[in-house]
Amino acid sequence: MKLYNTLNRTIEEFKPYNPTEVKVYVCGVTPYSSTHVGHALSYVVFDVLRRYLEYSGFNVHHVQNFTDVDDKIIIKAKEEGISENELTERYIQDFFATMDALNVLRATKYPRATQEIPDIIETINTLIESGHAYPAGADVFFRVKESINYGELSNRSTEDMISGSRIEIDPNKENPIDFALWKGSKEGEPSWDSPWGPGRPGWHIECTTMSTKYLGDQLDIHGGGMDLVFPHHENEIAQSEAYTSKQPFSKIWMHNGLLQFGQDKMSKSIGNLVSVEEALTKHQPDALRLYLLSSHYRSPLNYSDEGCEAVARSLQRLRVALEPSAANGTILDASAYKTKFLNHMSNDLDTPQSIAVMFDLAREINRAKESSMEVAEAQNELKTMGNILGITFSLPETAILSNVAPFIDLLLEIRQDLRQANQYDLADKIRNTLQDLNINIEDTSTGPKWQ
RNA sequence: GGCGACGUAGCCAAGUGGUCUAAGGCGGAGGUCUGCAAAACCUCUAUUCGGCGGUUCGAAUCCGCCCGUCGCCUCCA
Repeated sequence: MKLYNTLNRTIEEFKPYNPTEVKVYVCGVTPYSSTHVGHALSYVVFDVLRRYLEYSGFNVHHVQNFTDVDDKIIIKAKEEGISENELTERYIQDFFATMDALNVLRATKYPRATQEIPDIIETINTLIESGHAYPAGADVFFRVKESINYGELSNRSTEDMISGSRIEIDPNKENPIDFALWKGSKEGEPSWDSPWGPGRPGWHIECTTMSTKYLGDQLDIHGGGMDLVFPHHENEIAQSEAYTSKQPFSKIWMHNGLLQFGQDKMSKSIGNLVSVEEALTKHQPDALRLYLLSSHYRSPLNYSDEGCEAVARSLQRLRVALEPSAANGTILDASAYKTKFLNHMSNDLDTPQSIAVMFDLAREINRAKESSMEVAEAQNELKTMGNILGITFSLPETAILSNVAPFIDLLLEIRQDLRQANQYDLADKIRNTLQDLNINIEDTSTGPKWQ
């Protein structure tokens, strides 16, 4: 399998350290607001990576963190008059509910920063002892100039960063580009005891501690959104390699393009968010998922309801192709489609091309059905492809209560009688009226069907 | 100011040196089927890939310049 590696900006052959297992660490959310469609894009992409690796026979260890201590969390909790813990717990549950709805498989482990404090302190201690970090006042900073490769991931020089006027100068820092490993607490902030006084971990250090603790010193794949490349992942590399004395921290760095909404990226700071919950009131999970995968994961995708609706219509074509057929003639061979599908998946997760293959196969199945070929096997291949992408093909939820079904069946029976009697005006009236109620009638060779 | 990405049909979106007179989807047009529909199937819907130059036997694909859009450099998937 080939994957694009942000570290060297090339597509390279992926070979995990262990030929049978893959260690993946994906940066998770800061749980202080509802999970939005941009998050969904990222986690759906890494879910597809995981599903494809598992399909390819790898045992995948997938760790994803929750950054459950941070300035925004503290502010939001104060605003709502609840504890930080209560706030993060609420949005962690929201995250899980959302991911379940989108058929995202659960990671192997979801560590939370606040539950790893002793280990984080231990990591910081090690870094101080080796001269990579220094306490200053109530804080501890990472000494960036000790890291030779600093800037490699984000392709920028330390000089550029220093000259950038946007870096705030902290008098406690030896160097403006040094970053905090431990932040001394101010009044009213959550804090933990440490050798440097009460405080909390900086943003980046938790990932070093958790990834080395749960996956080992070196990862196969580290993932996240493109907005994390700098400073978060750059700092993570510096810390982790200093901590373990091993390079590289991660073989491959994968970054998904950011979801756009209108002219801007969808983001908490801009406030142009569409929560997944809101999106799912208008679109089925399968449609949203397929939509998120319809452009390449490294490209930005502009979210729109119209786009989702178009995908939902196309999804119906796939479902129709999967409807069972009684024909049992020559067996349709779908192996060529499967090979193509897998080749595209192997090429840096080219899901748009893979999806195109699914539509080609669906057409082939429908064609085969018309000539009474046996398609069950081909249909299974199509389902397998869907499964790799996490598409369930399940029917959209209908508002129809099961106890009205007999009445609809009765209406259709009457309509059949009317059709037999050539009373088409009345038959069409039934069909049109049901259509207005969002019940679609199809007259097939085996009788009428409704949905 | 520094770093990076992108600009392909009405819309979404692949393809990154020859098989591209450019995949797939949505939308649209015509047809087959049907009492009529629906669904499905068939045909058509970019001789062209932001613009201008260059490299090459050959470029949407490489290089340069220009125009436009966006991201990162501050919390962010």
